[in-house]
Amino acid sequence: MTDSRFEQIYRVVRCVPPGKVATYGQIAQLVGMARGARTVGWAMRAIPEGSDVPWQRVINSRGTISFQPGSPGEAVQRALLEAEGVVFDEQGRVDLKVYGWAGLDPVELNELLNSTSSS
DNA sequence: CGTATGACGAGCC
DNA sequence: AGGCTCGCCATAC
Repeated sequence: MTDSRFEQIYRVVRCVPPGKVATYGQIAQLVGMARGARTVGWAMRAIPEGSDVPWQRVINSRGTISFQPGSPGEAVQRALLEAEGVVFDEQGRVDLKVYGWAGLDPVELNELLNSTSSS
């Protein structure tokens, strides 16, 4: 039993490997909230600076950064992803077919969500 | 306990 | 094809 959905979300996001990106909806589905994409976004926003959660690797289903245009967060997220090898096109979009995270195996996912006290 | 908000998503106009 | 609205889930006030 976990404390909150946030913890579950953070755990899954931590499993996203560098150079790969996941969508809010995908994370939501992995934690058991198929329609909780917004909740995932809420969780990302609640992440404190210095957290080990790679929030940068979470983007929307369009393959674009959800931050408001001109917002510092947008540039930061993009820079972090590009530093990992993720390429943005002229429209500022990421090719999810190439950089999209495949997700976790059912077994690994189960283990992940079962870890009540994972550091 | 009820209302409002939000780094989303899919559908409709 | 592009833009707008409604729906969903959880947190905050």
